[in-house]
Amino acid sequence: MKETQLGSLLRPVRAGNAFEETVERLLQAIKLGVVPHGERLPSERDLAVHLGISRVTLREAIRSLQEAGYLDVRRGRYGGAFVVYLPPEPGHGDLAEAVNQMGAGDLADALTFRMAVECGAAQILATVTLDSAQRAMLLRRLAEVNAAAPADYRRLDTAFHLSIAELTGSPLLAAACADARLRVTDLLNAIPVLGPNIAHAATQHQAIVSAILAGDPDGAARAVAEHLEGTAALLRGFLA
Amino acid sequence: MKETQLGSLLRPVRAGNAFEETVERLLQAIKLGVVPHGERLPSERDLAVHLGISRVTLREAIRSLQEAGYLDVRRGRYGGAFVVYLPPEPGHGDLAEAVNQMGAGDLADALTFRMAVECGAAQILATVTLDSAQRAMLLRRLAEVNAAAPADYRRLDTAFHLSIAELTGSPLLAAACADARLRVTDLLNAIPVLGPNIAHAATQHQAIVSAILAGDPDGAARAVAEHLEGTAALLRGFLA
DNA sequence: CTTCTACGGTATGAAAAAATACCAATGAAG
DNA sequence: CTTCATTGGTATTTTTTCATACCGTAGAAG
Repeated sequence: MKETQLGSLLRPVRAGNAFEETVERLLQAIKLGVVPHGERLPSERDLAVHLGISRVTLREAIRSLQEAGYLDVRRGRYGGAFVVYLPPEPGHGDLAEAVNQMGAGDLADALTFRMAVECGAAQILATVTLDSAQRAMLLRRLAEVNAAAPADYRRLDTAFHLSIAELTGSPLLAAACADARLRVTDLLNAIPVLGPNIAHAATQHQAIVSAILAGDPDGAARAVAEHLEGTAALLRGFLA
Repeated sequence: MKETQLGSLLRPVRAGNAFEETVERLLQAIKLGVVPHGERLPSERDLAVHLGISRVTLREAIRSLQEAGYLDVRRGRYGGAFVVYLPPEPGHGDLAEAVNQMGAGDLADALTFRMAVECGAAQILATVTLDSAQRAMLLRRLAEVNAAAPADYRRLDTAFHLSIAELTGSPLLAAACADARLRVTDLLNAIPVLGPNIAHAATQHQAIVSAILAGDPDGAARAVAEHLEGTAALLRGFLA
């Protein structure tokens, strides 16, 4: 077997230290709106268990996010770590900085990865027969993103995309899609949300859902590919 | 956003301790034949850097694999950790034990995940124009697996599948496919490699390559889906 | 106003992991 | 045979992470 494949298997077992990874994870959960402004994070004890780290390490991460102004930590019963973060005005993030931070090669990698896992997820979801609750969930998420206020658009768009992966019932796949999304969050936040783009995206979202509900794997994968290619092209356009 | 999505983002940042993860990773590299019988692992110093761990931790992992009989460690210049592992006779592994070790739910998760990422990789590879070297690589891997001796079949099959992901140029995607494969290795090693199955697989491998080279994303994804569904069905059959 | 209790805050010791430096062996090259 | 570079082997110290126990606070419930 070639050395190239050795790299895929003998890659790092550890992305970084526990503290830094935890900060990054929590920050992304905040920026993605998984825990919206004003809401509370799970308690330190619960969160430490979910993240698989000690409470001490988690507290260090929370403290740094508090000092950075992302969290308001209150003690006592009914206290906790409350999110203080309003999504940036679309288009006002620093795109160049975000790209420089990750590198052009990493960007291509992230976009390719996202394309693969999201297409795969949609394709799979189209092959299984969904029960009524699952269909309702998918349609609700679609309706929410279509009715979203500009400030909530990214958050609900994220929720829609993640729902597709989660409905497959595969935690591994859901995690992969979440990871893929995280890698392009800063970039997406930095580009404007324009009316025509939203309308276009709405059409594509509808096409994705239709193909999934119709049990058309090829169509679902193609619809997701077209949709993601659109945002990828938008990103590349703003860079050139 | 729903709590279900919270789980995808606030999942563990650490899969386990560094030692155990390293043992697992090295063991899979050996079982997959990435480093074949008689070959040498990279030096401890190099390997520690690649795996992102300290040499101390790596040595503990190597030591346990040595004690388990997978490695022959020799010191001095031109020494190193040499692989001592001959692939098991197909069909003689303990399938029930392998399944019990991971659980039925985990198995379904792993199969779904693999389906998604490999379909996605093939789909993407079919959309890019490959240069002659890349086409040659793909065809060579196809020829190798078709000409494989039974003892080498799994190894070359793995190499073929991983090549598709690697040719996309996305390390993230390659890592995801490698990870997906790792999760079903023990299971695949436990089922027999029968003549009809090999012939069938060869046809499907050919179809995958043809679709990729023809620039047919839908066809490539469909071909991979059919192929993987075959092995998945085989696995389920042996379980029932 | 008192109580109860779920939360964050703090302290301490153990264990895991890392960083660094140095020792020992091997075998090809000269 | 001698040299010497490359490899595994060992020891030491520091940093990170974890486990555990306990303290302080706030706010709803009575």
